[in-house]
This record gives sequence, C-alpha cells and structure tokens, in this order.
Amino acid sequence: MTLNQGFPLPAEPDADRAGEKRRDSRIQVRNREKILDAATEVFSMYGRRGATLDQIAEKAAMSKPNLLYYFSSKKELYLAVLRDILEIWLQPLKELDERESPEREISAYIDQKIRFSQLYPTASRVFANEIVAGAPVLKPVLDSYLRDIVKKKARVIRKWVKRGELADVDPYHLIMMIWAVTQHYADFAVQIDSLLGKSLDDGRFYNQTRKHIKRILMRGILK
Amino acid sequence: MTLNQGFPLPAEPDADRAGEKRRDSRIQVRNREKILDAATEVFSMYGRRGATLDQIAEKAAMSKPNLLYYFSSKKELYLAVLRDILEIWLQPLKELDERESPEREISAYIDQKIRFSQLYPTASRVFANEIVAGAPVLKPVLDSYLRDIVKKKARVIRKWVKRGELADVDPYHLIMMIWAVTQHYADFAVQIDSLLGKSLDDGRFYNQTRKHIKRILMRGILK
DNA sequence: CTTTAATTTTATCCTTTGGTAAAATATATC
DNA sequence: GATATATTTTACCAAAGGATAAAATTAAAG
Repeated sequence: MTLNQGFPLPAEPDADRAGEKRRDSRIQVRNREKILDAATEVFSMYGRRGATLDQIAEKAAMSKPNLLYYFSSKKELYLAVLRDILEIWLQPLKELDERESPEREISAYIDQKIRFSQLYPTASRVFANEIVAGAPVLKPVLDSYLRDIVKKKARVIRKWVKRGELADVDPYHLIMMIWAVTQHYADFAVQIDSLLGKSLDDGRFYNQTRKHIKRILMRGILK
Repeated sequence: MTLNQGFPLPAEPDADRAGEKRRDSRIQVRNREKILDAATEVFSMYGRRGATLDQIAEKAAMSKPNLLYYFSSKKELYLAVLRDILEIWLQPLKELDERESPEREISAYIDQKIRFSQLYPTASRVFANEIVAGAPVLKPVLDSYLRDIVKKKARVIRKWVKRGELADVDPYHLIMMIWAVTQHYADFAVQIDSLLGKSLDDGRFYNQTRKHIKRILMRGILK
C-alpha cells in the first residue's frame, strides 16, 4: 500500500537528490513499508498527536530508534503516510469524464469511492482524522490542489446539467454527498458494525451497500 | 451547551449521591460549563489522547489543578463531554413517528440533523473522533442503547415502505446515509471551507445545503 | 576474507503530561 | 466578624514520549 509519487506535500528533506545516495535496498523498502502500515493503523486510531512512536514501533516489530532511522521524526512519518493516502484518495475524482454519460461516470465514481473504503479503511480514517482536526497539515493542499480538481469536475457536472442529462443539482454538494456517504462506511465502521454486525469486508454486505447508495443517489440526481 | 441528564455512560463515581453533598453552587455551574466547552473544543481537534489538560485548562482560563478540582481526571472529563453530546445527538432520531408521513418525518429528521451540525460542530467532531478511533468509550452504548433505538426506527421506515409511501429502501442504509451527509458538514467543515469558502454559520449556505440534501435524498427515496 | 557501509541495539536526555499535596485565598454561615 | 467550607494557587512528582549518541551487529563490495 505504498505509492509515494511526489505529492503536493513537502517532500522529505533528503528525498530525490540525484544519484548521491543509492536508496532502497531490499531491506530499506521492506522496513519503510512495514513502518508506514503500522503508522497508518496507529494514526487512524489516535490521530497525529495521540499516536506514539513506541506504539508504531511495536506494531512494526522494531525498536523506536530503529524506526527513527527510517523516518527521522514523527512529523516526517506522518507526512509520508498522508502523502500515500492523498494519492489514492484523489485518483478516482480525476477520472470523471464529461464525454461519457453522467449515469455511467457518477456510478463509476461511487464504485471507486466505496472500493477505497473497503480496501483502505484505516487510510480513510487517517485522512478523516486529519480533516476533523482542522487539516493542520493538509490545509494548503486542500486550498490549492484539491480545490482546483474539484472546481474542474464541478464544471463537468454542470455541463451534464445543462445538457439536460442530470437534474438541477449543485455540483459541489453532490460531490460532498458522495464523499460523505462512501467514506462513512470506512470512517464509522465501528458504528456500522455495532448496528448491523457487518463490515465492507463482507462481500455480500459490500455489494448491498454499494448498490443501495447508488440506487438512492442516482435516483435523486438523474432526470 | 450542558445537559447531562444521566446517560447510559458510567456516571462520575460521586454523582447522584442523595443529599449528601450540596452541589452546583453558582460558581460550580459556571466553571464546569466553561471547562466542558473548552474540553469539547480541544477534544474535537486532537481526540481523546491527543488533547492535553494544559490546553483545556488554558482555554478555560484556569490552572490545571483547578480544572482537576472540577473533573478529577482526564477520563472523567472526556466522559462528561461525551455524555452531553450523545444526549443531543440522539434526540432527533427518537422523534421519528410512523403515524406521520415519511415525507414529513424524514424531512424533519434531516432538518434536525443538519441543525445539529450547524449548532454544535465541535461536539459533532468529538463524536466523530470517538467513533473513528474505534469507539473505545462509546462501544457499549452503540451496542445496546443506540442499537435498540435504530432497530426500532428501522421498523418504522420499513412500515412506510410496506404501506407504499416510500421506495423500497433498506432502513439502515437510509439512516446511515442521512447521518453521513448531515454530519459531514460539521466534521469536514475545513474541507468544505477550503473548497467552497463557506460554512454552515452562513445562513444562506446553511439553507442551500439543507435544501439540496433534502431534494436529492427525498427524490431518491420517495415513491 | 577484509574492509566499508548499512542496520540495529542499548543507554540516555530532555520535555511534556496527567496527577497530587498542601498552602493560600475567597466565600458562605452563624 | 469569627469559623467552617469551598475554591484557587504554587510547588512538585513520576511516567511517557520524542529524539540523540554511540556502540554493536549485519550485510555488501572488493
């Protein structure tokens, strides 16, 4: 679950220096990933501040100083985790294509979002934590990068409305609704489990949820 | 913003002992409320573990030991905050009445939920934090109290469906959807602000949001 | 094999944090 | 206004937490 393709977040100080340091020995890759996974889990439960390096180190099965050998501070680790998450979190939205029908495109978008909730629930919760906390780290990204993409996609939706293929919905609110509903199943998974005894891990429930969300939303916005 | 009417959460050890202690002098009430408000804010940003008593004390404009005079531990304070939130968070759902039309009732329910997001955004975020963190404290409440209410209300919705007043929706998913969408505007307020430059504090935006959510959802579920 | 570089461990430091003790001050009651 | 009670302040403490130093170990290169 590690992508890390240079995101609009400050890169680690000593990232892509040309060929100065040969990076990524086998063990390097393996350990960084082990740490990132552990960190994602811990950050998802306790947030940036509540998470402790001891806990993360333990979950990654290594000593704290050893962890700090790979990520030189808690903040750097947190940034690395967020970077990975943002990448996969944003991808689906970028794909909305005005040349296709809104029915097809929005349906596909919902599918991808709910898929993300199924595949990366902890990542989703780290993200949720960051935003709920006021996005102390991501704010700049929200204000620039995300803003631009969403604006662009809002235009696509507006076009569909003008073409008469979609009811007269506000594009922004529609996007928010889709985010809210799909992420809810990852972020509030415990609640869902308490009330329904189910989770998206259960394939049957996953599909039922997916279809249900789509049925209501699509009915609500299609002409 | 302080209700605290004996909730299904463990009461403070020395709560309702008959008349042994005369409680709630003027100053007592004022300070407890000041603390609860400060705590709500801090917990909403950093979660239970990330929040610090120093921070809360500072925001409440008193010394830490003074704060601890009113709430004898961080945990007790956290419980008190959650108790208050749960109370107002749950209220609206209890009011769903099968004798009325689903159109009217669900519409009113959405109104109340979005109102909560407008009035108590920080409270909503404390709640979100607790659930995202895996509901370490609220789990028992979710598993019993909330579960029962939701089950009861699911029955109401199912009745509407059988009567043909509502499309064939799954009651649980419908409730989840409403929660997700309405809470989103409080919990992810920063994101909304980044993308739209608006918040529910803005009356115009509040109404636009409310109507938009309702339009799509109601259209999606009414026959 | 040696030598060099990468990785891991052990010991330790300083700051923050939840919480206590006890003295000091303010408030209420008679 | 003296006495008892409630509230606040000051001074601490022990544990936890982020981080560093340096020694010890392992892996890689020649």
